[in-house]
Amino acid sequence: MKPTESEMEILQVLWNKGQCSVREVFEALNKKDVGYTTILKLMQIMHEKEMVTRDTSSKTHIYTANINKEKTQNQFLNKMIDTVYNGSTSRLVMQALGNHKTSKEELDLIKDYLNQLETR
Amino acid sequence: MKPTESEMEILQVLWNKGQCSVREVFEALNKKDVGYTTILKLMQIMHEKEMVTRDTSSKTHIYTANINKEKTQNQFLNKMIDTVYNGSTSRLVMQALGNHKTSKEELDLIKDYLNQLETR
DNA sequence: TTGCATTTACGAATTCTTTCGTAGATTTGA
DNA sequence: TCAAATCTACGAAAGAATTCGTAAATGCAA
Repeated sequence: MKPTESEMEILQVLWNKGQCSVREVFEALNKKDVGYTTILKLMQIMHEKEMVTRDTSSKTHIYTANINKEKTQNQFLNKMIDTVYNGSTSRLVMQALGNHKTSKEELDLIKDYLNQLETR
Repeated sequence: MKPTESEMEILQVLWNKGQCSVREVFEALNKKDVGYTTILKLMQIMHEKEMVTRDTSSKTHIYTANINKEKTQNQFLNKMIDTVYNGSTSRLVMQALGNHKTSKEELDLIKDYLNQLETR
């Protein structure tokens, strides 16, 4: 159900690019120390788990993510808030904002979002 | 170096309570399906890794976290932003705010924090 | 004191994840 | 056509992480 770390990296690529062959994912990840067949195997396992679908009509299979991006991200986020931040969303948010150089534009975006939330 | 998920749960308890025997941690976690000796073993491993220190002067050993809470949380946060949110802090923040019932007080706290960041 | 409960130590089993070698199929282009 | 390149399938090894059984030590209470 919950993707592993490696699976997440692959999903990342699939979510971004939409459809990919194994080779495309392999190249996008660009991991030295990891061979092609490793990525292939992972993607086959993901297929068994129905995390991805694939088109096998041509020799080169084309994979597509089959789980929802936002839902999956949320799953990780919740787990993290729980096990790392003891359930405190605001602590996570503040640490995230504090420890990363976030641009003024991004900060404004977040502010707008906050206002929107409050008036709702 | 980087704690595993189980180790994180234990650290959580230690950070909150300060000092704990294995039994205290075991009870705080309150996991059905996981026996006492499992937690004990995990904490012994954490000791080997020097994630925790322990006082063995009495029969019941007393454990204390030996790694920095904020630093460790950040490590997880960064990893997450990277592998789950494709490097976008603001997307993580907005999703965190959107999908959890966060109180008005918390939201205000975050707003203040944002203002503070901008005028800095 | 003696035995019961609690605790630690430790090895080993189990499960999950990642890794890759190899074999066989398919495509391509010389 | 056939050889090289590319791809999939698959098993199995290696590595992490988790789990617990059992034995031995310790402390406590009757």
